[in-house]
Order: sequence, then structure tokens, then C-alpha cells
Amino acid sequence: MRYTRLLVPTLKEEPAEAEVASHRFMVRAGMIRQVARGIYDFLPLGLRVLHKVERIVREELDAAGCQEVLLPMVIPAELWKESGRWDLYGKELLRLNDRAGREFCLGPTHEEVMTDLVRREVRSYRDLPLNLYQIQTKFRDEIRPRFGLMRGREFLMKDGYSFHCDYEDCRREYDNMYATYSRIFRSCGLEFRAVEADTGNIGGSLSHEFQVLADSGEDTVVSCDSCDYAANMEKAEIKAAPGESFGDSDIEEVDTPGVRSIEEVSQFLSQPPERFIKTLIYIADGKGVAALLRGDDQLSEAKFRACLGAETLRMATDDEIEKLTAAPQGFAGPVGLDLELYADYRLAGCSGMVTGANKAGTHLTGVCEKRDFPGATFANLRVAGAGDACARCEYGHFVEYRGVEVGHIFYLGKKYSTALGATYLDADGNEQVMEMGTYGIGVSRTVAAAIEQNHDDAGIIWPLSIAPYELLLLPVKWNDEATRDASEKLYAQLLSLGVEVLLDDRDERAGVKFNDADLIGIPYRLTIGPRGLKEGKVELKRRGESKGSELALESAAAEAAALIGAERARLRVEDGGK
RNA sequence: CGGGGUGUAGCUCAGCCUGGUAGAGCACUGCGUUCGGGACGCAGGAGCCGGAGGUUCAAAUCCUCUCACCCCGACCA
Repeated sequence: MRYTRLLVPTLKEEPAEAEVASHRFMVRAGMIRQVARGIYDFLPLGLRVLHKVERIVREELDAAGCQEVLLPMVIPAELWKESGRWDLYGKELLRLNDRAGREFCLGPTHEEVMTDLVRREVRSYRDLPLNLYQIQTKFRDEIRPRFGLMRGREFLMKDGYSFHCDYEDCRREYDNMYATYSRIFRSCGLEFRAVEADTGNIGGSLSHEFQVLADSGEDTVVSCDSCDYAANMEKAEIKAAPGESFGDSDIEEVDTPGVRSIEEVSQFLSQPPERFIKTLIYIADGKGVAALLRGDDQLSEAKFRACLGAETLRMATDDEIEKLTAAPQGFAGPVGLDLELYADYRLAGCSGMVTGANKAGTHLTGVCEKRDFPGATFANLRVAGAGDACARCEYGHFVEYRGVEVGHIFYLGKKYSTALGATYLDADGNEQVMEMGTYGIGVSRTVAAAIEQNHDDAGIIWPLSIAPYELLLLPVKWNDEATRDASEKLYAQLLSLGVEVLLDDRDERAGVKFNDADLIGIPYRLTIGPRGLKEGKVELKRRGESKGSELALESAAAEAAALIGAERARLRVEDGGK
């Protein structure tokens, strides 16, 4: 492709709204443009990258025995009502009506639609197992879209669903997808980690996230420094250990007028936050419950939900708190509280603690777990972090990373197949409910994650397998005839060798071209100009490396093609055309 | 949804407080000089000052409403 024929509106200046590298660079490199919040145009260069990721996903999934289909994006409400998610999913589900007033939604995920297809078309155990996927635009009306493609409302996703006769086969496919996903992200040239994860509102009981490691990632994952356990911090199992005792003393009321948060009370009473019992009031499936944590810990709602076995879980409103605790928000405490109490392990056996008195403007000191609120259920409720003890091995501790979640696989069981009646006849002619798994990859997010992981101050450094082009041919002086002739020759040679090459045929100054080259981030740059040409030399430079190497003009195309070929093979990518 | 902020040329922004005929840099067009890491000169094109209403002789500027976008929080693949 010739640069002058390509729409690449690069920007010298930083777009005001872009906060993270991927967003900034994709806008500056002319790959995306925002149309509405969380909704973007893909320009040619951005689309090429998206297509590259798609191609890798397709090739690996097809090789793993999956079949591609395409489901509608506009989904009738009935299907969502049948699964119960029409009411559960909330405002993220964009609902709309057709001209006749019938209700629809824009599909944020397709368990219902796919299960509906399968229940209509599959009757026999002979047709199973089945793994169907699609690559499609999804819409989720996010509370707060941000960071460009990292958290858009409209985004490209590969979603797959598998259907099986029994648990064992479904588990086998789960492992198959785990391995396939690992191959996909490796082929994309990304450094990632598969971690155990919460199943959220998808449901099910076993799940792994694939996290691309990047400091700007929105997720925190932990891994054990001694065994191979790795999990999202929301989910990571921390070894149960008794709480600290801060001495035995009698319970005492203290006035804390208007002082609510742990931070405020801690300052007011000059006590460290770890001496506090944080009491959070939640509504679980319509019923009030209390979560107790040490003052310096964070509640993991995922863990809390799992511990309760609740379908819905939300924080209580201030009004509900007043009703349930007889005190305004900020003064709740476990002592004498008439709610089910769930406490983090860290509070087991604690004493000498400070907590709310369930009375406006009042806290209690000298609180002792065994004496003052003996009825609590203990569980691992807090968010894990660096240094916490690993529950899966003897001595290990967690280290922390930031990650971008690009893939997620779930074992679903029979949740949707039961709700929608996806059944088959077994060999004995008995009707059985199918086992299901669901597997997602954020395709557009993977593009963003790749940039988060691979960039410098000047721009993007694409992994070869997903770069918009493999090689940028950069004539430093286009209006020099010798340079132009040599460039055209090289361009033709490279194309015939199967290299995806972009020729910067603009009559621009060298500086402009070099800066755009760095910004766009094509992995290989072949620079050609009158100075080198005099000695029959051109320069080949790898984006991200500080210096290039001189090649003889006659053999440059072949050498570059060989290097690229070798790197493709390393990433397990097949030959691509132009 | 709560809190904060911003809407002026394609982009980044000044002008608004203190009302008086619309600005800069970059980008774009033409000509000339330049040319291996974001050149320079000259000449040009380009804005319903987000929208509606109001105050005023006069509104980008003051007031009210509204819409959009951004940030922080709760939430989430």
C-alpha cells in the first residue's frame, strides 16, 4: 500500500480526552475516532489491526474444532425474559422498541440466542458436543466508558458457547479452550496470564480470565510466589489466619459526632485503621446482611456474593441503613445488630476493636469478637493484595500485577440450558439437559491491550502478528529520482516476497516521516535515501530498537523478508498476502 | 446516578471575570526557498463561539434551561 492512498490522519497534538497510551496513540495515529462516548470509527489502519486479531482468533478456534456462526445483534426481549436476565441485567442492557412497540435489546452477550438456536436444532446426543462462536459487535451501555477501546460501549467481541452431554465432556472442552486461548494470545505476541476469576452475572462456577500484563490495566491480579496459583484480586483465596488482639478491655461508648468514615474516626480517636471493624450493609436478594472487615481492608463483592450464594447483591441505600441499623450511615457495628453477620477471617478472635454503635454520633471501643458478636460467620471476604498468604500452598505469598482482561472462559453448567430448555435425547432415549460453557475474547480490547503493553514515548510498537503492516518502506527524499526509483524497486520486490509493506511515498521532510513512522509503530522500517544509496546501502531498523543495520540495496528485500518470515514462524502466524 | 469540569476553525487552546464588528499555534490550499528526526517566507480558505430562551442600544462574554463531551466515585466482560 502507498501512504498517499491511505487515510491516515495523524495528529501532532495530544487529543484532550485521551488518558491512556492506547487511546492516545490510536487517535494520534489515525486509527480510531470517537463518534459518541464509548463509540468509535475504525479507520483503515485501525481496522487492519482488528482484522489481524480476528484472523488469529478464527484460525485457532477453527483448528480447535469450533464453528463460526453469526447471530443477530438486535434480540427480542422474550429470550432474555426466559433466562431471567431481562430483569437482572440492569441498565447496561440497551433496550429498544420496534415500530409495533415490541421490546428488543442490543445484545451485550449471546447465551440466550445461541442456546435458543441449539435447542431448536439439536435433538440427539449424536449432534454433541458442539462449540459455536461468532465475532460480532456488542453493545453494553456502560456506566462509565473510558480509555478508548479499553472500555467502550460498542466493541468487537468473539463469543463462543459449547454444548455437551455431560460434565466431563464440558470440562474437557473448557481445558481445550484454555489451551486455545493461550495459543491465541501468544500468537498475538502478548505477554499475558490466565488467572482464576469470579463468574459475575454470567453465572456458573469455574472461570479463568486472560489478562494482558500492563501497568495501566484496570484489573489487579495476584499470583503466588511459591506455587502456580494466580487469580483476580476479587477472587484470590487468602489463607485463613486469626485476627489480631489489641488487648482485653471492656466495651465502652465514645461520642464521635458527625465522624463517619474509618479514616475520620481513626483520626478523631487517634487509633490506626487496623483496629477498626468496618461494617458494610448490603441487600442480598432483597434481604439485609452485614459484611465485617478490618478497617484497612476492602470488601470483595465477588467473594461476598459467593459466600452468600446470592443472585443479586448491592450496597444498602442510606435510608435502608437507617432502617436496618437504627442509625444513620457511618455508625453501623456488629454489636447488637439484628442482621446476619459475615466477617472476614482476619477478624476471628479479634479484641480491643473500634466500631460503630448503631447509634448516631457514637462508636464503641474495646470490642471483642468472641464476647460481643459471637454469631458471625467467617469467610474470606477481603480483596487480596501483595503480601497476603496464599491459601493453596504452605508458605507462598501473593505478588500483584495490573492487567487488561482480554479473554474470559466460564464453565456454565446447566443454568441457561435449563432456563431455555436446551435438551437432547441420550442413547437410551431419555431427555437430558445439556452442559454448557461460554468463552469470550474482547477483540477490540485486545488491540488496546497490545498497545498498553507495547509502546514508548514516540508511539506504538506493534507485535509483528497484529501490526497493520509488517514493514514500512521510508524513502527519505521522495523527490530525488534515484531514491524514488530504488524505492519502487524495493517495494515491488517486497510485495512479491509476500511482505505486507507500506510505502511512504509522501513528498514530506524526513523528520515528519520518521515521526509518523514511530507513532504508527510498524515493526520493521526500511529507510532509503540519497546518502546511503551512494554506497548502495539502505537501513533496516526494528521499531523500538535504538539502532538499525545497514543492508546492501540488492539483497535488502530478501533479507528483510527472511527476517520477517522467521519472526512470523516464531509467533506461529501463517503467510499473509498484501 | 452523585460530585466536579469543558464546549470558540479539522486539532490544541486564548478571548468570558470587566458586554462593543472573532483570535493564536498546528493542520489545509497556492507560490517560492528548504530537505536523513515534526523547516521558513509570502498569499489564502476556513467558525450559527454546542443549542434554546432571556437581560441589554449591543451577548462568545451576564442570567435561565437544555444537550454533548471529559474527570472522580459507586459498577462491570
